[in-house]
Amino acid sequence: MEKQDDDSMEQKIRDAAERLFLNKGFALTSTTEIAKAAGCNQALVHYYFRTKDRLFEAVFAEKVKLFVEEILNISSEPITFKEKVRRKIVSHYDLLLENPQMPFLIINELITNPERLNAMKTIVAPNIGMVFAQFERELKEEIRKGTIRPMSAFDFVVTMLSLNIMPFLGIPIMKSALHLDDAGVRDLLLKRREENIEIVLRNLGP
Amino acid sequence: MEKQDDDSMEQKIRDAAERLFLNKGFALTSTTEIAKAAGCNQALVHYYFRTKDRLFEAVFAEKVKLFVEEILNISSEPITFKEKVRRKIVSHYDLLLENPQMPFLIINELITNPERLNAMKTIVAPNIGMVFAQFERELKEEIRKGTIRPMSAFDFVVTMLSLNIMPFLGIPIMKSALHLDDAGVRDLLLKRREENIEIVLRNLGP
DNA sequence: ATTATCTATAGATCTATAGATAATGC
DNA sequence: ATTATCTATAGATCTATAGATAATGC
Repeated sequence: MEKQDDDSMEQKIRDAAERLFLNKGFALTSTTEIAKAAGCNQALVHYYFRTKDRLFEAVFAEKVKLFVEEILNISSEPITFKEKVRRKIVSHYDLLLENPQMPFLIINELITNPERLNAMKTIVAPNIGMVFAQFERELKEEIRKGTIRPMSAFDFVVTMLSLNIMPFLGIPIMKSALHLDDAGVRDLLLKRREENIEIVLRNLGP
Repeated sequence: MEKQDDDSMEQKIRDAAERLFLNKGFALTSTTEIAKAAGCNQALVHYYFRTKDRLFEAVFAEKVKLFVEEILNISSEPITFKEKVRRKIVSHYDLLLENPQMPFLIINELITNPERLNAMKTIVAPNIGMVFAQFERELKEEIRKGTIRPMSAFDFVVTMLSLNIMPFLGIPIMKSALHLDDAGVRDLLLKRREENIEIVLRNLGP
């Protein structure tokens, strides 16, 4: 997670900021609190990152990049379209399992400060349009062959993302409603991954 | 939306609070801002609601109730199981169309202050367990009859909620990525409702 | 010399309350 | 008399910066 186990104070501030931003969002996290968690005084946070805004961006640009690139990275191996889909669901879901609070953070920021993430998006994934167009061609070809039912590439992506992301947003509800601990949540989430594959493939099927 | 077009200052404060909380969440909305939007001074907000917390609860208890009751209200008309499912998707989705920012607000609060909504839940829907158990029996009977594939009631509900809720969380992204105005967004959301019905029914089918 | 770290503080909020005054209902 | 509304302010943040001191690299 950290850059090569760097134990400099700058890195400690980054790590503390990442953890706190993920847990409470940008607005509810103060630089005072970050400093305390990192083990320094509050002025030092500003010494390294100037403003709370820049700190946020420094911490999250790479994390957002991770997600965008994962989604855009489409395998070119000689496997069937459905197998590609299955692998994509799994790899996206597994990235979420490693960063279960990212959906919350991104949604939170999208609403309270859309410009920030929009700016990130264009820097982080300038080729998003091309990748999508390529996927769209592939999907159309499958539809033409009759191996999958007619549907738009947009709808397909929305379906997959909805099913994969939503369970992570629901973690607090599941915990409370089903009286689960962290291990129980993980169990449930892992089972849900298989369910998502089943649903998406059934949805494709002609 | 308001209680019978009440134009009292108390109601104006409620309305302003609702709008602001929905747009920016609890943490980023100040009572000063609410007062300004309602057209009074900030002390009056506290005169009527004592604390910002109580104001939030006063405004949202009923709105959360609306959603919980919609979900729990299962038709007992003599129609097929699949028709019931279709209607449930539509009525839930339509409630979301009328309150498109609710998913954001609920998720935001669940993470930053889970106790609040948990407390609301038990007040607002004490019979949630019974309703779920009833639905579970109905689903099992259909599976036994072979009209739908084996799946847990929990997975079924997660699927439906994921597909219905996520598009509303994605509104800011869709707006920016597809350069849509409000009417365009509404169009897309309405089309998506039909897609959700298709997906959920395909997922049921044996 | 330069970089890292600290103390102290200005200036801007924000919530909640006290206490004064205006409006309303008997 | 009671209720609604206002002004003013205490007290608690919080961000950002200035300026002092300690640690480090030539």
